[in-house]
Amino acid sequence: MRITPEPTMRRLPHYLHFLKRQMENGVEKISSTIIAQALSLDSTQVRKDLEYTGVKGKPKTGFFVKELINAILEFLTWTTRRDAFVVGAGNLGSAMLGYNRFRDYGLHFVAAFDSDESKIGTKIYDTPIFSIDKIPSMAQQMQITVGVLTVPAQAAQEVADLLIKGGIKAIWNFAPTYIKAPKEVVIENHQFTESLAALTRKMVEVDFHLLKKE
Amino acid sequence: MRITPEPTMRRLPHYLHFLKRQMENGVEKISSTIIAQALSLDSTQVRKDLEYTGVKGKPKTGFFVKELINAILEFLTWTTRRDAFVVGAGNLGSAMLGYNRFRDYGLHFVAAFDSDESKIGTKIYDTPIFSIDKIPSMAQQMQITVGVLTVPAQAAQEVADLLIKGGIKAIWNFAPTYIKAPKEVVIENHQFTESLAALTRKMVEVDFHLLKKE
DNA sequence: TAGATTGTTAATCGATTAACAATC
DNA sequence: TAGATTGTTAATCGATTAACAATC
Repeated sequence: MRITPEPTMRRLPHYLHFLKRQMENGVEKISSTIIAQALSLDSTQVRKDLEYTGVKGKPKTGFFVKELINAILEFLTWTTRRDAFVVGAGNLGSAMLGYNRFRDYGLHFVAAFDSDESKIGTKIYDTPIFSIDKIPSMAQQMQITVGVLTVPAQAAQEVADLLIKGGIKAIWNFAPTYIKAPKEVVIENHQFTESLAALTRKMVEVDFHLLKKE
Repeated sequence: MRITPEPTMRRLPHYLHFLKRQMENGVEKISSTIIAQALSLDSTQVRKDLEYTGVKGKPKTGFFVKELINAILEFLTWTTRRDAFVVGAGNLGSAMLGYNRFRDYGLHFVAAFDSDESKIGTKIYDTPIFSIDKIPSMAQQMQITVGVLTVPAQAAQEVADLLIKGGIKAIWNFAPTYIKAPKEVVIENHQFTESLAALTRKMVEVDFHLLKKE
């Protein structure tokens, strides 16, 4: 397996999104030039990125939108179903549970967990809420591979440990803190501050009239 | 103004987070080596990154944690107060409003907006909810600079236009779609799929025992 | 066929890492 | 002083962009 560059990996979902839109509008064929233009990228870069997915284009014609979408989905392994637990049924957890488009990317939320007694036994968007201490046994039983962490920072490590105990393969961490885990457990820290830093930086740059590429 | 590399900008909030933790634990001085170790980075890279903030270290001693924190906050312009509107008072919007740590980064939510009649006039975590059509006038009046978009994809462009009409400087877009805006308006698209792609990629890599650096 | 677009190699650019003198 | 760490220059690495032959 060839390692895919991180930047390529981050661009692929953007191509996917654009291509889905195009397909909705009845577009059947598309060239790297058009894609590049739409996403403000270089067309060579688009071709290089798409090459990783193994898809083949035709000179003069370009690529078939449908083929491209399937190739990207396949390459991202988003055609594989992954069952997930959402831990923390607060606002952010509810938002995750409510956004059912994650299924389009293979991610299925099968249960949620919270420490709040009053929430246990209820459902959020059809997903049942259980007590935190049920995590290890249920994760094992249900062969859960992904844990989505939407708990406050101070609870994150404790909950992560329960997920790991349950044999989880990856943790998508939305808590604003870092988590310790054995190296075979994938941790993806989703930090809002990273994005905020990018935002404020751009604001300052615009103020200085240094409007670069973006 | 020297342009800060994007990767540096993304790492700065991570340094900040780590340093705050260190300060809480009473650590007063720290070296680039220690920081690098904690975040799995190269110490030269840490020094280069910190150099952008203008902070100075002392050979043998390292940096003062407090000085470093202030330098990063200042550099990210997070010491400047920015008033913001949250548009979309659903789960994600409520999560944003409830996470009051954004104030630590200068971001103050002064009002929220929703199209749901039943929410208008109520408050979420002390922030009052208004009708969407109040956006342009209120934004102008209150000198709002940032709009946080937590609406469904199909409403995003419409709402963005209202914010722009109100003279907003930047939009932090959490809707899973792209937004058209004049080039002087900063758009930061916060796409969850980008992060999910990184997660699934790492999962596949671990399965192939290609555990790289991370 | 002529022209547009792919796939790929080569050149450039920028970021990371290594090396090391200066310094506390 | 000896040793650790900074600040900075140079070397390396990897990603982006340019160039262009192949091809439909």
